[in-house]
Amino acid sequence: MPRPRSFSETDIAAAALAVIDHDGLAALSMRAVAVRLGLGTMSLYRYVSDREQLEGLVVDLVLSAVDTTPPPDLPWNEQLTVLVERARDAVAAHPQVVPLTLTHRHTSASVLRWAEAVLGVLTAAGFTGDRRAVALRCLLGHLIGSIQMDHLGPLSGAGTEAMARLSPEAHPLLAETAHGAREIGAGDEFRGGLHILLLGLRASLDEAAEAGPEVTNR
Amino acid sequence: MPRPRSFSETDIAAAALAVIDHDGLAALSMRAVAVRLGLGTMSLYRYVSDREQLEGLVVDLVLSAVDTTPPPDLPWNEQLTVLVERARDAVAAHPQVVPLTLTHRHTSASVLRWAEAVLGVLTAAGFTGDRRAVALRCLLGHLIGSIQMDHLGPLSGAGTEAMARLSPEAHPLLAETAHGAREIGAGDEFRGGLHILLLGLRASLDEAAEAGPEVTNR
DNA sequence: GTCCGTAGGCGTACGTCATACGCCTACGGA
DNA sequence: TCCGTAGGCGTATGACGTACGCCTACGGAC
Repeated sequence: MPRPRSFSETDIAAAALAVIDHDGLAALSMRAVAVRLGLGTMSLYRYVSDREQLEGLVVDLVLSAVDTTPPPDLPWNEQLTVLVERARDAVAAHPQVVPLTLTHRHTSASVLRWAEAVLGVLTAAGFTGDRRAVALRCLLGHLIGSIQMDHLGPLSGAGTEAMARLSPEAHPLLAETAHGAREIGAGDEFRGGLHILLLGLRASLDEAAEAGPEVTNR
Repeated sequence: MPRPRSFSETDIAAAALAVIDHDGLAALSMRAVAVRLGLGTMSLYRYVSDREQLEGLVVDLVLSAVDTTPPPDLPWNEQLTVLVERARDAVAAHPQVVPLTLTHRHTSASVLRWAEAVLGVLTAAGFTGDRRAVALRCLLGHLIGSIQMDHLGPLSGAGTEAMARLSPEAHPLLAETAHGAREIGAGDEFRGGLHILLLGLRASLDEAAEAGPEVTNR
């Protein structure tokens, strides 16, 4: 084994993440990452076969930070709240990475770990079969949707501006809502939505019990 | 007024959409769109100041197709279901445009129209203030999340493959869920999730009523 | 201590992209 | 008939991802 590798995959990912955090997602390029590692552009290809794979490493680094052990001694809905919020926080720590997270989500082992943990809580709560799959999908959907809305919607400014400009009479309710929404933080909206979702999940569980145990697996 | 314009904004958007639908999102370039219009590359800039703006036109064209008049003579939750599903269907008709939809969502007048309609139904149902804002956000979040999951998750193949490969013993619940989920369609999952969400919204309304009318505006 | 094959490092080059700039020219009102 | 406006486009620039092929540093075998 001649010439040991100078960098680990984590080193590469950290360098790319540093580029993104420092100069924005648009500045992420093979050249920029190579420079940050003190490497020639093409040397980076000794570690990564592709820009695609580089992006995957970044996403995995960001998502590896989420703790997927469910908090004990809590009812299932609060356990789910904690798990979902942890995932949200991990992504929120690197706003610029959001678009990459959405694209590379399915290739990351960290996401699978998280999903497994959520499924564990759901199972313990009594969810099975398709109902459990839908519940997971629902939670993940809310998570992804919220991340999207927080970091590509109002944050980019264009959204709020466009809304404020077009709204006056054509969209009275929207204008009122947008105005009121300025008071309420993105985090509160996220938690409020999650609360509603969990109310729905509980109701869904009741529906299943009511229909009789023999069709619980629907 | 010398030299009338040869193309409308809709013509431009339609050309770009044609490129995307025919050759994929990656094939979308100023050159390709110009060629499809029988124009030189730089002439396109007479109509659009930017690639950004071009993408915005495409999104607005796709989203302009959704009918935002709530179906009458239905309970509010079914009205919401219809509105959300219409939006989903419009986007699903052009799978390749999904990433653009997510990025340019907030600049599209069609989205504002849709949001206004949803807010109308929510208001009639008794939602007000922050609770209404959260409800809207929740529905939009579910919509966006589902669109993401449908068209970047399993569809891309890599997701399901990676899951099937890594799952065996490390992620037993996930493996079971993924296996079972193959039977259930994306549409069913979307509707199932929406159903859960609406159960949650109803419960949230009950919560508000229970807390007393004087705090309804929370 | 010497040698050698492996694998790291990189310089160059290519094709594609968005787009700034400035030139021609078709047109419609005067 | 003429002219100014605005459409159309050729050229050029700089950034990007990455294919290719060359040097060279290293660590085990002898």
